[in-house]
Amino acid sequence: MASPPPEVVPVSPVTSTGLDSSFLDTLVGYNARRAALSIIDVFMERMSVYGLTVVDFSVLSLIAHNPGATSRQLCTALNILPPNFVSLVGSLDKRGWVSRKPHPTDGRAIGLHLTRSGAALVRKAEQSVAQLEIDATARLSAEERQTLLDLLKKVYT
Amino acid sequence: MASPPPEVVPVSPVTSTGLDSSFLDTLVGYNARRAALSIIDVFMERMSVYGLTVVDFSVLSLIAHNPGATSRQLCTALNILPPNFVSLVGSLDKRGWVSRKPHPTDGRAIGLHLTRSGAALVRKAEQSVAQLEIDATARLSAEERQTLLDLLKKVYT
DNA sequence: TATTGTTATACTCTATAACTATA
DNA sequence: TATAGTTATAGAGTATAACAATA
Repeated sequence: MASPPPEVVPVSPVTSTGLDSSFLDTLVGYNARRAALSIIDVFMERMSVYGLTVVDFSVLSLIAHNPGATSRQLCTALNILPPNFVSLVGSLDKRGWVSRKPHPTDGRAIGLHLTRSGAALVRKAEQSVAQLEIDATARLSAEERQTLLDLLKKVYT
Repeated sequence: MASPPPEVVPVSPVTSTGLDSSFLDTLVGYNARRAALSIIDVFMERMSVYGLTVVDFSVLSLIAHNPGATSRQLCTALNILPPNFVSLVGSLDKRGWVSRKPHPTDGRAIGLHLTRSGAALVRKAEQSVAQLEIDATARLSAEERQTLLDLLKKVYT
């Protein structure tokens, strides 16, 4: 009986398509984008039941932890341009999750708040996202995951 | 004389906008996306002299290291949908950087190659990108940068 | 019958200019 | 004069269906 073939270990970095991507592999930007997109794929798949995009969720979560925050504050925090924020909040409002109240001290600004159903949604959605994150980064140990978070923050902060 | 006010150290994580983003901060997906976008900002700024987007550069670099690769291979490697790849390669061709030659064995496929000026461009562009990456991740030590690369690959590979 | 490259097309995302009302 | 929110709009990026040529 013949012995099984030995494991083939590629000497040069080669993708599953047979292409050499050795230069791109050295780039933090390239790898961070690929990692983010792979997690976002899982996000969209699991969060489709709530009808929430990544940005929808980020906005709702920030309002939940910062009731009364203004559009301008959220735009700055999430790097969203104000004109693009209008229809975004409008959609969250129309779906009954966010309400806009006059700002207590600045007549130009509008304070954003969650409705009861919005708050309930965020509680469920944050649990789903926490679980999805663990699953989408399953190859990382808890310690590696924390190290990755710290290093990523160091890049863009 | 009054003593100076003590340094105020925030107990909860607070962004520069004054908003608490403590939940989002725990997410690899969120932080990887923010880190990638911050590096891509620097990329677009510096690479505008070449007229290259992130995807343009990725395609050119892959062709450089894999002469004769087909559209299908590049689409799979870079997660691009074939219909969107047509005008992308057409633009690189029109600018004189890529040429399309018949595939030696498969009559349906087309082999992609760099022209002389395309090869020269990739040499310069790869140097610029390597430098830009160092600058955009300047807060990381060489060892941290390598750790970050390894952990990111572990997420999406 | 399956695959490569392609066209057409629609939808989303992102960006800029300009307006209004308040500060 | 500057800022918050908004409108209109253009451009880039991403998605699906369907077709011709070749395997």
